[in-house]
Amino acid sequence: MAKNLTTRDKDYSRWYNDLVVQADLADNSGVRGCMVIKPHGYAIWEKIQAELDFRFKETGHVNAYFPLFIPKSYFSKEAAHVDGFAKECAVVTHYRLKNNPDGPGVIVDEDAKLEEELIVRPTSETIIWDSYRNWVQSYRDLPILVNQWANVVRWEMRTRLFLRTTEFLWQEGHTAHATEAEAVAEAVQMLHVYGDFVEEYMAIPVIRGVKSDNERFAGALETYCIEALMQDGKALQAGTSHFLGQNFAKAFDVKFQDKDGEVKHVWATSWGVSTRLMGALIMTHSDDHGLVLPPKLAPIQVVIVPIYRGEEELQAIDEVANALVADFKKMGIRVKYDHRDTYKPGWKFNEYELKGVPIRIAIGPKDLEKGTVEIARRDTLTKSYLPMEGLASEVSSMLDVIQVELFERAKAHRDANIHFVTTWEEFTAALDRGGFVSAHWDGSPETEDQIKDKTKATIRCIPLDNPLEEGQCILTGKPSTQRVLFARAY
RNA sequence: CGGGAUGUAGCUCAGGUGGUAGAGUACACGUCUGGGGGGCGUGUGGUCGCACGUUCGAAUCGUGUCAUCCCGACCA
Repeated sequence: MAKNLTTRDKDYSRWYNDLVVQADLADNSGVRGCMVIKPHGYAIWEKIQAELDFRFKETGHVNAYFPLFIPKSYFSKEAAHVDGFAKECAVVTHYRLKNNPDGPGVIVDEDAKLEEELIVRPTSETIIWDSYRNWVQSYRDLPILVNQWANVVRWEMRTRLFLRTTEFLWQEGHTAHATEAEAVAEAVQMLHVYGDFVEEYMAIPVIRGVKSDNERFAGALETYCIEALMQDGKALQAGTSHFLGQNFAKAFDVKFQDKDGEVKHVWATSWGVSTRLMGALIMTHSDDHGLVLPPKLAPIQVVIVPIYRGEEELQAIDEVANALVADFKKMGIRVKYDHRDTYKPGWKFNEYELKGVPIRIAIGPKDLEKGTVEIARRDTLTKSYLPMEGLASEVSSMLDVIQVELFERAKAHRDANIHFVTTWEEFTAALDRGGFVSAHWDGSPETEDQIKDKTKATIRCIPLDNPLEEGQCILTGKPSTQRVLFARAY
């Protein structure tokens, strides 16, 4: 077991923090609530970015970039949007510092006050829609299918590495369409792009659904989401896709002349995932030994560690290992041969376990004699011996197996933790056990609020294709037509 | 913004009743090592958050201040 990693049993949230820091993913910085994403963490984020970016482009989107700063006046144009974000915005009020005349250091130059304050974007709808007004005149200019990779700032009271940080990295897609149907289809399409990516690539099973009124994005008519279940039984929203109706088009006066000659407001969507996905990744697969990475996401998929004493042994192993590395690379396997003499084998084993490398291969003198290697799976912590002959294809298929099994394991855990309840007692008991709780709800925001007050649980989503079923609201006993998923969430 | 706590070595922390700085770990060097974070030895490293006060003398006592953390409030 890793030296200083708190076990999950003992304190799950401390385990999470320890893991993020010790696996060298990220660190707290000198700025409250802001993190330094370290090379290993950033490499994983880059894998996420690369695959998502590919999938966005496959579905016809292009990238662009909009300013970090948003004039305060833009922000107030869409009322619901203001309500949603006003309380967590960083505001730029001055543009200059000067030497402190009364002592050391620098102070804000009060003469350099901005006429209009600038908001550091918490999300970019307003600045983007202000631009779109100038991009669109005719139905021929539509649709606009733009994505941006950016950082945003939300001044949260309580932060946690990756899960909720003051500044975070994300992508935000903002699209404009001629018709309502097309915009809704876009929002749904992107929900599935997210869902497919997270399941296929990150091996995290998700439930796709829509948000209730209370949980809907500020300014949206419908919020689609993917919800994942973490090991400790808490839910995590892993991605959202919003159908924004014409709210932003009206607020920013984005109109076009349609085929029929009429001037109409455009229909909008926005959708995003963030570095929070890193948190989902950690809390879905990892264990008391450290990070567990799905092979498709692992910057290093296979590490080879030599075991030797003396130069001659190392040289003999080098020869074999370098040949294996060449084989692996030919098959597209991301491999690292770690023959640093400055660290010992046992230290390296622990290090790569902590960092989540899916497969570790050890080669020592005994292996050279027998023509074998020791091969260890990070996910199951099992070891076996394989002949060097044909190793690359064995490793390649083992990586595939690991990818599949990680997903299956997570899905089994998720499915085993969806509880169907009919009474309030069952409901609260199920929430305390953790997991999703499927229960009837009368459909009113007030009831949802009351349930939240009493239990800290919220409606995570109403699953897509949710079967209709007669029932009674878990709290009020009023008639209900379907079950919805409740959970305590991150 | 309420309630509680903490600031001492890169990190985690110890330093009753005042007397000039310690441990573990990390790091550096040497050595024995090497199939799961190895042993032994030597060493580097600190304006004790900051300011003022009490005192011959303050990490220690007092006042103020700043910062951070926890609980709550808050959080799409």
